[in-house]
Amino acid sequence: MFGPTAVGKSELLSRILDSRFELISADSMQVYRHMDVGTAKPSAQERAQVPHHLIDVADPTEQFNAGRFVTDTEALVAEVRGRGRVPVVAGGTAFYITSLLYGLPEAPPVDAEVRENLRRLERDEGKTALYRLLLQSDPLAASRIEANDRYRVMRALEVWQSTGRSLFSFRWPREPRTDYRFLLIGLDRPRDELYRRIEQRVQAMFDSGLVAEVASLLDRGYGPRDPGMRGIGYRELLQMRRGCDTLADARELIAQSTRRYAKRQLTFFRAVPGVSWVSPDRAAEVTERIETFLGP
RNA sequence: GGGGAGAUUCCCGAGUGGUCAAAGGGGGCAGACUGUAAAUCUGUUGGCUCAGCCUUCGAAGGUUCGAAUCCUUCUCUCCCCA
Repeated sequence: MFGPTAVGKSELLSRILDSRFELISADSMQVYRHMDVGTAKPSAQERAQVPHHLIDVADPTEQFNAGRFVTDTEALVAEVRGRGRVPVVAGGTAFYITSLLYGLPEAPPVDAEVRENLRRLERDEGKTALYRLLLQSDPLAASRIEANDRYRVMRALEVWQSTGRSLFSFRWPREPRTDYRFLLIGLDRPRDELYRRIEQRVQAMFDSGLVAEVASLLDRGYGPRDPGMRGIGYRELLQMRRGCDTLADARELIAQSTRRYAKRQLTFFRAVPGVSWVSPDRAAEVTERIETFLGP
């Protein structure tokens, strides 16, 4: 089950899930410990009702990624089934969900040292240096990647340097895997409604102590460069300029980033074929689809 | 009451007679997405019967072949003096 931030996934899930199910969270930020308010983690009550997996499984300094999500989820699916229950993968990280749906590409994960060297090169010789390097070492990748796309240029170079092969020479699954049966549910609601909910959610985060949470993360020694701290809400607060920005400014920025994020989530997931799109308010409809899928 | 500055397309903000449906930024919308994905990037943004036409630059008039740009009056906003 997929839905953009603040559509109402958690509310819906707590209404429709019973003891037959266990939930596997597909959320790239809720994996981090100590980050509860800003990632809108499910409440203790919700977690008591149905077992939740892949929440609080990483330290904010660790880099979680799609590969780890897929392998962890595969293991969890087996476990949950072993208990005679049905795994429900739910979350807003569309990339994780599609990675599970299609299976991981063959291209390997990246060597930390190679990445560090490339980072240094970028720092010393500028952003364009990396693309120039890609252009001469892996023209195939360069032709497929936008020169400005720092993230992808970096990854292509990393793969090239650690394997000697082009990122695009590896097999890349185009069809959903066949060893699982999937029921894909997409949650959406009218844009103005979604944006209003985002506004409310951001306000609610401030009301329930987002600022204090960031402060306590800093106290624990975490900082802006840690992967966990790059999440929306955390990074805006960390970037506030002393004396210039007010909390109201930060709140507006966070709401804005969240809106843009929600838009990207939707764009990504809309491209997935075979999704049943429903309104999060129609719990009965969702339940019916699930029951039909599970059969007698 | 006197003096000065200004009103531009959703917002901020350039533009001071034609090359202006109007730079740039923001926001919005749309898209991409091969192990950092709450990331990274791309396109688009007055309307239409769309290589052309129509309506836009506070309002109404005027000058001109031609105005967002010049003139007049009006409305509103801001600053300074009293």
